[in-house]
Amino acid sequence: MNATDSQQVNSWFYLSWQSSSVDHLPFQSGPFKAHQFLIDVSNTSVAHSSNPTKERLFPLMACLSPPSTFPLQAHNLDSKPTEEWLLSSLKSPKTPMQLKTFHAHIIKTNLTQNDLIFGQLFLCCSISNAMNYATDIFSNIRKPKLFFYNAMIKGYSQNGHHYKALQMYSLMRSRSVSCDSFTFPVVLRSVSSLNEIQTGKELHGVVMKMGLYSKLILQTALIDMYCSCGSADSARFIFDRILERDVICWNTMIAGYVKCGEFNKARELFDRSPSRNVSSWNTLVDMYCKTGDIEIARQFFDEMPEKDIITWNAMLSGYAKIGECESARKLFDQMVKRNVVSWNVLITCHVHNRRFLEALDLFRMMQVSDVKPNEVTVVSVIPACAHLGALELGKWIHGYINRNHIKMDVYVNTSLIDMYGKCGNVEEAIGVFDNAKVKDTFLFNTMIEVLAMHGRAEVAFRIFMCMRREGLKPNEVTFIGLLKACSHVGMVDTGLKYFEMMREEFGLTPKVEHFGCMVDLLGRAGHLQEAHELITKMPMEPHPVVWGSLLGACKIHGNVELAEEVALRLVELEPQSCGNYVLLSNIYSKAGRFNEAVELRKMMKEKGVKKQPGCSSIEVNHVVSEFFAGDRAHPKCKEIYEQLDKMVKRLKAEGYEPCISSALHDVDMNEKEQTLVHHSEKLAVAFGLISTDNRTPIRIVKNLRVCDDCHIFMKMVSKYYDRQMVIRDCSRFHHFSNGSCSCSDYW
DNA sequence: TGTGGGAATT
Repeated sequence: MNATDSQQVNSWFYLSWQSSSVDHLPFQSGPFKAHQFLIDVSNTSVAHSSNPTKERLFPLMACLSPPSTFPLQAHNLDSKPTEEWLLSSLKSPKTPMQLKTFHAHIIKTNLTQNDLIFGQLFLCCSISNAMNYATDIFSNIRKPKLFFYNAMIKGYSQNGHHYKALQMYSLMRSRSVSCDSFTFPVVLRSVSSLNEIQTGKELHGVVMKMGLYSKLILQTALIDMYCSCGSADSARFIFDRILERDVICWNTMIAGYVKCGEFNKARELFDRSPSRNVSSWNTLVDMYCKTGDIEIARQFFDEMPEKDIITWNAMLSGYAKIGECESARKLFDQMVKRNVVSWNVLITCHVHNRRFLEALDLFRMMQVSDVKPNEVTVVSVIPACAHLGALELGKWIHGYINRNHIKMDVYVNTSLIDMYGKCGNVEEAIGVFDNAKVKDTFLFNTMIEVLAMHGRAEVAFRIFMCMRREGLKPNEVTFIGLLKACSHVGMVDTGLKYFEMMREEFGLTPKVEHFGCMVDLLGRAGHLQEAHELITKMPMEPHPVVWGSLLGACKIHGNVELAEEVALRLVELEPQSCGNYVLLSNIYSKAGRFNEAVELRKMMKEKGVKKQPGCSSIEVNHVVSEFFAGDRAHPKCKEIYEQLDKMVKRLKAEGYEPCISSALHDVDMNEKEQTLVHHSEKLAVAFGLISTDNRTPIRIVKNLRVCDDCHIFMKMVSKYYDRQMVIRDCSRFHHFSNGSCSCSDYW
């Protein structure tokens, strides 16, 4: 849809999203996009949900599908649902309420003995992710037929409950229900997912004993199982002994080699295969995308006799993997048909390449396309909100998930916790954590990290205990979170305890990141020498970030000598990174050693070090605006600069003095002051003040550290403009309120 | 009711 096409406007309906019940995200305003968006009324759920005919429908039918997909013309409204209609309706996912209605109807009409219909209800539970309901029904069947066992196994397997699938298989064996050739492929699937090669081998034996081994389908399933468990040779042993292989069997073996990383063998087999279909080619395209041989992948892509949507998506994700957003977008635009995967790949590509606003724009475009976002989509988009600090957008997507019944899996919950944490809303993050049905290591790690970020160390430790109680094994990332928690509140002893624990108790080898955290912890707490010593004793090459932590600590504790040594080391390691020069220069200035500060700036000039542009983003009315220092791209640019002038005048009257040493440019004083005044976070604050009422906290995200001057400025703004402000810089949160900051000026 | 191929989190 082209929102700017004026000829279309008559048939479109202007709608600002806040006032509507339609679930679309507003278009990005930012500096470039329209504030409002257009919707085709004839094609939305609004039109259908207000349609009075719905009330007159047969009640069972009325509760079936969301209004937008309701097949109004599909059946006779006066008659009862036919068996065929029931069968076909049960092929698409249902809400728990809808499942109950169907179940009740089936019982009332004595259809429970109808294997086809009752079985379909069963399968419907499985595709609706309602295995609890299926389990209930199953446990009430006195003597389940083989079919029901198969359906249960399939349901568990497809919903990711692989252990339960295997348990169900064991149950049927223990009840002496004999399996058939439908049982094994599904059970083997779960075996593959669990990487349980031993169980797989046992099943192989059972298949042989039952005389089912000659079935090509089962041999293919076994090949897949062995490859998924990393045993390509066993698979090949089976493959070589099959007399008549079909194309699926060939494909399974080729894809199996790819799974095991044996790319040459995969290629060899592909070249030898007697017949190929689209899937065979797709496997090869995908393989070369994965190995990074994008040109060869493209060659295969161009040469193949026919392409399906998976071909296109595989190629698309190839470009995405190497970060080529432009090529990906070009290919995406050439696609005749796109599905949810195509959109997801493209969105993820943009997020991974830090093109967050574009990713959000794509998400908006997706919502007005004919493809419905799913849980993978939101897991791709939510991190974009997290990075931008776009709390309102993030909340909106959270609501969107609920309203659209998008599956809240462990990925979705993890990204929500991370987003709420990074957007400064810890309580909400804890809420999501508490409500998460499945909690895995990722989810726990994220919760711990969020608590650490906000200085809630004690809670983080409790969550860690909880994690251990649940029998989850902590990994390296868990300990990074714990160590960060310690360093933010200065708990040196506890930090040392965890550092020890990860090695002694969990056999984890500390990585450079862990040493970084330890250096940070010791340094912040003032143990500069110990921190320095730890760096020299590290078993690996200290990453610049580790030195950076020590440098930061030197700044906090005003140790100019050590700072100098560390900074020179850093300048050697990363001569093009401006942050180190900035920090050292600030340290010199603070110590009154201005000559050295000037020298340093000269050095930067000579080496051609460019300052990384500071960028701050702020979200106003669900729209994220980005500001660079001195930026004039925003539509409200004029008002913003006027407001900023007013603010500087007002605060100067209250005693604000621009802290010139924060300006690193070798220019005259006046210009320096201007540079400072136009720092990106000040522009963002000015915009926030003119765009929101004074009860709204201003939330800003900055890509660099907040400079001294801005820090002082923000404290004063919070006091004299009576505003709560939360600024997230590249390492922590600053909560400004009534003239002071939560970081107590140490950052 | 079964086999192969594309997407996600700290």
